[in-house]
Amino acid sequence: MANATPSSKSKAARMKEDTVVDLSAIRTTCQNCGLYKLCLPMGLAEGDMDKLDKVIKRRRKIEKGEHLYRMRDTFSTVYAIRSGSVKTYTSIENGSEQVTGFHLPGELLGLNAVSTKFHTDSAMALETTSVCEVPFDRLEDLTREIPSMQHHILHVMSEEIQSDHCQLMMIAKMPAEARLARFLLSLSNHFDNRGYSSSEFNLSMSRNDIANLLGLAVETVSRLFSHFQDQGLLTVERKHIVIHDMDGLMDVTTKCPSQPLPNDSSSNQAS
Amino acid sequence: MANATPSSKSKAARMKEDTVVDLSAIRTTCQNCGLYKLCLPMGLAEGDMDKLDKVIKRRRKIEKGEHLYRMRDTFSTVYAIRSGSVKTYTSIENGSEQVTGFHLPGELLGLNAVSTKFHTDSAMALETTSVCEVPFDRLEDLTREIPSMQHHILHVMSEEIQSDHCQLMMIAKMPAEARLARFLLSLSNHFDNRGYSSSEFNLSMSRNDIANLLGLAVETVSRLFSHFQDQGLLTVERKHIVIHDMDGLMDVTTKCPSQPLPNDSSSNQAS
DNA sequence: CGAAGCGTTGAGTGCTTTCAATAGTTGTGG
DNA sequence: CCACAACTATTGAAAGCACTCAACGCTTCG
Repeated sequence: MANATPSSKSKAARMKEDTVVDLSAIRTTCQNCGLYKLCLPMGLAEGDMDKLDKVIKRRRKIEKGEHLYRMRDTFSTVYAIRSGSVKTYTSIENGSEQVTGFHLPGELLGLNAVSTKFHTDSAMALETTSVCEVPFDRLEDLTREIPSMQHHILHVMSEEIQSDHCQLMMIAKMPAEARLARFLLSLSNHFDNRGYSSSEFNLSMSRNDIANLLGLAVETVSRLFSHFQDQGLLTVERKHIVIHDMDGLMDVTTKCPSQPLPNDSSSNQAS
Repeated sequence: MANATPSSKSKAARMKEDTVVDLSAIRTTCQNCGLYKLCLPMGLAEGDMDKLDKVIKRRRKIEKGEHLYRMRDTFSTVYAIRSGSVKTYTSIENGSEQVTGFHLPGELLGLNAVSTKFHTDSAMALETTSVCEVPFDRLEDLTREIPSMQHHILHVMSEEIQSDHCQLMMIAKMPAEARLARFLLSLSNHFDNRGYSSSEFNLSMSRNDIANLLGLAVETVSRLFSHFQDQGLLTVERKHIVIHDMDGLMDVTTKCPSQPLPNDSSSNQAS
């Protein structure tokens, strides 16, 4: 995903990733990382940032298809995505997999393994991806010195819970077209937040992965892309997406069959 | 759910809830609570337990249908279920709800709101339920004094994430009958852990809630119960469940259509 | 250039839902 | 205490959405 079309008139954030880093090549710090707002340090004081900087191993490069970690690996480090994109997925006894999310630059991965000693999901790069590695035991130490750091860890985890709940709702209640529309809008929104075009971008994940995430068959996803295109909502060519009618897509996401309507008090009673 | 059939030959755990508490009525402490292993204090030293005890407000009683908290309420306290059962659910813009889980004695509720200031889900009692209230700011203070407490909070949250992922997998990949079978076995297992019968219990939630959790229509759930009964797997009468063939139910949970079989290397490659 | 994998499209099937009607349960008020 | 209302649960029949099966074009890579 991260290979989004860099929209000609894009914002400053775009160049920080590579330009700034390469110029002041000596040492990259969190302060001059364009993603710092999305990543670990939220509201950290200067001194705290320095402490954090000393702990982080920067810029490990992961090739497409490689794993950051696999399920059941011992949990020792947390990963912050600098560029590229990653999918996380869990597999169950019978061998089938469930994609649990796609992750873009600025996101933190691996925290859900806290306290379990072992990773409970796997993380695979969808394209060449660079990450910062944060040894968790060191981070845990910092936690005691920097209260806001602990808060941030909790924040990341509770956000994942919310995101999962949203995903559950989507798969349980929404028809296929609404799921895909919502997925695309979600992506669009993420790119927007990172200073890329919200209406034109490349998908870094396969149709298979999308289908898996959304609880659909690959063929269904493929057909839906075609339908959306026929309706003039977007143009899709392989991985390249151009959204023409954002509002139209929004409408699709609300096409849920059984809407109890504002007529509340329906399922709100105990059994 | 907690009104499980108290299986005539049940274990000691059963009587602690009411008997012990009422006799040594002066003050209930975490130490003499039969659920302490499931609840907050994991591996706490004696002194730590005392600190915790001083923070907890015990035994608030919630009637069936009442809420412990609602979505968007300001988050201030965490709830530990002592007896009864609770459902948590989120609602989305359009008004439809998604049940995210049922919760039994010993479970901790509300933690997913940490860091957001507001609850992101609602919690409603499915029957008369008694809870311990833990003011979160006090708990947060304890966190600094008792390292294992912080660990436990993280543990509870990461368990919820895992549970959500499991739920996702289930709704996305499993046919209806497998979902209900899995749900029943999960309940059975929980009761077993709490010293109740694993093969005979009462459901405290409605068919509607079950259907909602599993992403099915109410009618489908009803039909499945009947089918299971016809197959001799269990007996169901209203809320009362007796499981006759635990292994048979297990088999049902593995009836997934597209099992990629041990023949791996399928979807494990990047796109 | 051929093999392998990804993506698209078509046809047919089936699982689950929706619609509809009935029975059982709970709660309230006369 | 019974009757009526409201809700929950069950069952049947029909319809539909998404899946499976299958074939083919396109892209990638050795």
